[in-house]
Order: sequence, then C-alpha cells, then structure tokens
Amino acid sequence: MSKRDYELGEAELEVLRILWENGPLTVRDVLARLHERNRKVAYTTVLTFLSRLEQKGYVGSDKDEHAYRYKAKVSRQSVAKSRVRALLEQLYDGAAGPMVLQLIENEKFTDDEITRLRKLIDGLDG
Amino acid sequence: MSKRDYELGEAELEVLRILWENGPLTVRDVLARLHERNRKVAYTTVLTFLSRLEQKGYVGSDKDEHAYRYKAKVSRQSVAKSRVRALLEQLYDGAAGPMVLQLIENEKFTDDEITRLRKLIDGLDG
DNA sequence: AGGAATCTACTACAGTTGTCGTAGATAGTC
DNA sequence: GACTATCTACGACAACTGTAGTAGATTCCT
Repeated sequence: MSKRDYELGEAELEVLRILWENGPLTVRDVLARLHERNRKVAYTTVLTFLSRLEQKGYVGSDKDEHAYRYKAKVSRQSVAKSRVRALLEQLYDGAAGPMVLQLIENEKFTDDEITRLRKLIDGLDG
Repeated sequence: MSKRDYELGEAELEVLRILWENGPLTVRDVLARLHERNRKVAYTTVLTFLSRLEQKGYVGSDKDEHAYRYKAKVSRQSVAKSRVRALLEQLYDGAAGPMVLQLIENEKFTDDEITRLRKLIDGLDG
C-alpha cells in the first residue's frame, strides 16, 4: 500500500470543480455553490473537504480579510489527464484506441467538435 | 444517502479483470494470477474480494467439484462505459468532445486504430 | 481411520472518505 | 464593552475498501 497516492473522493472532486469554475472562494462561497447544486452539506463538512484538499496539495489558501480563500493548485486538465490514464490502464489495458472508439460510438458530439476531431486525426501519423 | 451505489474498489476491479480475461476461476486460480502480476495478497483476501464482488452483483459462482468457481456477470464493456460516463461528468461536464480531443493529443494510436477512427468520424453527423 | 491440505464462513482492523458537532477565537453591532 | 454572527481547529463516527487470521467443514493420502 505504500502510500497509495491519495486519491480524490467524489465529494472532494466536486469541491475542486467548484474552485476551478469560480476563482478563489471561501468556505461559505463553496457551500453556497454546493447548495445551488442541491448538494446539502453542512458548513463544517465543506471546511473539512477544503482542508483535506489542501493537505493533499490540490488547493492552497490565503487569508483574505476575515476568512481563508481557497484556490485550486492543480489544473482540471492535469487531474483529467491522470484520471483518464488510470481508466485506460484499468479497463482498456492502456490502449487508447478502443476507448476513443467507444466514446465516439456512445457519446454525442457537436459539429464543431467533429470538425476539430477530423483535423486532429488527419494530423496523426496514420 | 440512500445506498450510494456500491462502487468497485481498485483491488476488486483488478480481480474482475482477471475473471474477464480468464474464464470462470476458483479463488486459488485468481490468487495465482494475482501473484503472477506481483500482487502479493493472501488467499483469504482474494476470497473476500470475490465474495464482495458477488454481493455487489458483479460476479456469480457455481460449485464445481470441490471449490466454487467464479465468473463475471457484467461485461468489461458495461463497466468501462459507466466509468467513462462518470469521468465525463466529473471532469468534462459531460462533454465527450474535449475528452476525445485530449485523448488524441496525449495518447498513442496504431495506424489501424487511426484508420478506424477516421471512418467512424466520417460517419458522424458533422 | 487419522492426519494433512483445502475451502468457505466469520470476524477483525486500519486507512480513506463523507458528514458533522463542539469549542474557542474573531469580528461586527448596538 | 457585551452580545451575536463567523471562522477555524479538532475530534468523532459510520461506511467502504484492502488485507488477513481463525475455525469449522470437506477432501485426500497413506
């Protein structure tokens, strides 16, 4: 188990997402955003999430006026990338091809995305 | 929280993968496969994993000769699909486009896969 | 039959995560 | 300055997960 690198729980990730979408926020701000999304949790619960995220290095905080203001220290992209990588290993034996194929078959895309996809693919070594 | 549907832990998923790759197996068989992969766990640990997977409905078992033989009851595809879906929601706001784009930019593909991708994309509504 | 090996059923325990409550420190109000 | 609203720090607790030991049942070997 040698420090199975601290993962992000679902609730923690949700909080992190809120920080990505809205700049640095206080505990109360995050609480408000969560309530908007019908996530009814207590103030101290949010505090716990933010504290743990900070301990894990995902967010940082600065004392601003009276309350601490938290902001993400890792980008959405980097988290997304490592998550996708893990999923790739766990369910596709690391082969990206099948995963993309599956995505294209099962999900919807806008015309715009399709155009960009085409361009990207035409740029590949194939 | 009304049964936050039981997820699969990493270790459990690894066992499930072994069942997907090799047919129905006994506890001892699974243990052997795990050891081959340098996953040193005890016999009873594997038993626990299989029992929990069964409780969660992911595998089924039949008494074969002396020992139970376990086999997956859900396909790799279905698990993969729901996992991808979750990831999509959690990190890409449900937008498959960006996720595919990211995959194409960061991962490697074989020529074959690229050809198939092109075909698939040309078949899209774009 | 008697002992050894194997299997399954239970129980246990620590670490992570989701959720809070309480209490002490701060700040704002009248 | 006293009262009230906020904040943060700690501690707690249950569920889930990874990991394993023990005990009782079953099977096998000689």
